[in-house]
Amino acid sequence: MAQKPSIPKGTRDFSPAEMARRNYIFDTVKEVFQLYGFQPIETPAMENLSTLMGKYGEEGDKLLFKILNSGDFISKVDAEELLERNSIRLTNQISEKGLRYDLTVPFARFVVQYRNDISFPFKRYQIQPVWRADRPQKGRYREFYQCDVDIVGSDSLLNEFELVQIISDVFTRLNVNTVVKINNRKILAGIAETIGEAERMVDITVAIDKLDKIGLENVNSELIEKGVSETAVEKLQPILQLSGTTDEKLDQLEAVIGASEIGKKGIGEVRKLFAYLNTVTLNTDVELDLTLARGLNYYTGAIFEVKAKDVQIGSICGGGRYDDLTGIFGMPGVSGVGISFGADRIYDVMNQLELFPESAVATTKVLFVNFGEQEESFCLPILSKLRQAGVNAEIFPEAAKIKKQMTWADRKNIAWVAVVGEQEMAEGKVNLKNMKTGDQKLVDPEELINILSA
RNA sequence: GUGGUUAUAGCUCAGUUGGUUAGAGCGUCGGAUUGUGGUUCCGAAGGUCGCCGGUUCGAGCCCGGUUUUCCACCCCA
Repeated sequence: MAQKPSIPKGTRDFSPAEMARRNYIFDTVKEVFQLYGFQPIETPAMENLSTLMGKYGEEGDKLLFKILNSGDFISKVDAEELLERNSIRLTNQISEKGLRYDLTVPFARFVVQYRNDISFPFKRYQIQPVWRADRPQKGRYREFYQCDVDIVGSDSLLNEFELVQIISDVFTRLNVNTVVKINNRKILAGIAETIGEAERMVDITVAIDKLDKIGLENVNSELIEKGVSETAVEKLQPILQLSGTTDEKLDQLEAVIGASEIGKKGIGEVRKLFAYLNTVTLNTDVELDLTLARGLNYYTGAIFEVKAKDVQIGSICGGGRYDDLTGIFGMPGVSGVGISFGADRIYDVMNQLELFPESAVATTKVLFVNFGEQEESFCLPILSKLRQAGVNAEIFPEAAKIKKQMTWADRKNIAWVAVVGEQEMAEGKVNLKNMKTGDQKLVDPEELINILSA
């Protein structure tokens, strides 16, 4: 056999059956987004590297897929740099475009670029693939779809509230049990400030983030390893061991970090968000999780993460508020908040739990068996009328054996088969077979359309 | 980037201590049934054992390299 063709690591093909299921997720997500007044945009798969670099931290830059310049790019590199063999510096000379890493940064670029045409607050959704040069593993792909909703140009916590409602609505519709974890970067900043390690906020949050994974002791030793002082780690202990209801946690927290201006502000924001949330009934669990940190370093306020309860997989949705993402592109003072649904992981979760409804697999409703040219000319006008009536219908494109055509219809999960041969044509009727029950009856074309368009 | 793991028919996988012609189930195709699928029965096709090299009288099996798969870490959707 010839060498098998293949696709790049971490990428996937989608069969018709998979696409039907994926579209079920996309359609559901879209419907909910529109229910809350969001409008779609799209941006190109590739962006200028200057747009992407430096927005996701040092690690993020490494995970960007870069696109080689066209033409004889290597001749333009000066000889010294070539000899230096420094990949990062060489990259700057031979690549100026990259594949998008997420949808938030391109969106920020979009907002700044079209600021004069946009009326704020701007509410957009965007469903497109993104690419990361990560090493693939369970629930991690190099090409995957994100479904983003963001609001820019509004500081109101009402936006955070609506996003949580969107999360709840989407997963309720998809029948996935989830828990929404909420935290606030300002609280984390307040904690860092209180323990006297304001500059180490990122290290501290990353370590805290691992609390339920590696345990308290390991978190402490990691903090010290990262250079956080022992007294600071000491001061951190009561915060790491908070317990009780959300209000109780917030009260305890305020007692510890209340002196920090920013910490206090964060607590206030979280209180208000939970007050909003208490005004509605959600089908999803929502909890304050002070160990939630999230790596993306552009977040400044509320941060969200959604986990599936019944499947062990990374988060299936995440996001937060970023106060100055547009500032990087020259438009300061615009606050945004948004979340991203990971369609591929949601797919994996639903697939594993068998949550896809039967109806998610869209298919042809009726197939006309093809017996030859005369039969074709009898069937084609009926076929055309069926389609006009909005019925998914097709005719087998050649006069193959009936057995083959029936098998084909069965595989394709087609509900009805219309058999028209000499006998039927003589009567001007169609033999309509229900593939599920096996029942079969002779009907005239009008009746056929009535039955199938019902 | 670090560590582990996998590779044999279209798919899922057996294959003993290194020994003749590498097997099974499912799927595919044909027939039983020339106008009826999904069930049943019969039959057939389908393999450079990931690739390169080494050890050996002899390698799917042992050794080295390489690629690949999956998983964990890091980070994330």
